[in-house]
Amino acid sequence: MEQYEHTCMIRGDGGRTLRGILDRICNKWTLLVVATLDGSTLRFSDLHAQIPGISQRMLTLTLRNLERDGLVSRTVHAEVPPRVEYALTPAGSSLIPPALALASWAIEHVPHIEESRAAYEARAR
Amino acid sequence: MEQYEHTCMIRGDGGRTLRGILDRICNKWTLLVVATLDGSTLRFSDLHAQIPGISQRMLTLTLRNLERDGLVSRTVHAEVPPRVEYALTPAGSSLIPPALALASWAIEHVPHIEESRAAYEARAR
DNA sequence: CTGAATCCGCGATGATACTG
DNA sequence: CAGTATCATCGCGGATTCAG
Repeated sequence: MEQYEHTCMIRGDGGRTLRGILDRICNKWTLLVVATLDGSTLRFSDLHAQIPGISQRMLTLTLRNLERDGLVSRTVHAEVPPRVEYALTPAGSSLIPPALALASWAIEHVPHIEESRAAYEARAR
Repeated sequence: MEQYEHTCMIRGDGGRTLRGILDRICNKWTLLVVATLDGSTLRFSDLHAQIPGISQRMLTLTLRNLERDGLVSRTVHAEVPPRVEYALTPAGSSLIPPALALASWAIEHVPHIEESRAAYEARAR
């Protein structure tokens, strides 16, 4: 079976199903939060410290979406001061391998892509 | 070696390198265009017909970015009427497997995610 | 500490009209 | 056929402030 016969998975219903999910996954912070939670249970402040550049608002929203989608669990400990711990669910963990596949591709092709961009810019004059 | 030790690939330099690439890949149309070009050389109008919902403008911009990044080749035939053919470069083709990995994950988890969302909504009242 | 609420700018996307 | 140009929109994401 040829490779391109599989791309129906991507194109499927005009890509609507896939894109509905991709829109959740491929926003600015989701993959980074998931990767940071991989193998660890972390508090809100830990995540905020370990993900440089993320705002409180975006961290909250990203975590809410992930919780809503069942990829992250949220545990509130009845203490003072409050302690809230986040962890990946099994479904969340299962996202790691494909995310790594994409990350590997990206890292492997960054040089080629940047080279190509530079050449394109040079040609543009 | 544990799985989570690999996530440094994602987190890397704070995720900047990866996200720079992901921002190119994970927009609304790029993956769909790449998937459609997988295994075929297609004209502009073919792509426009095979990707439901995409506007001329967005197809043009998406193809330009892909060409700029060296993932798609653009061949202009000096004819009347003009004929322009697009095809994946080797680098572009290499994006298919990781894209499929993500698509497979998405499709496999759509039921679970929608279920989780429904439960979340119900709880929210 | 862990958020929620508000305001705002900008970029991505889309609709439409025009061109070589 | 294969674009380009222009205008309008809309939501993401950031900064800031307030709250339990």
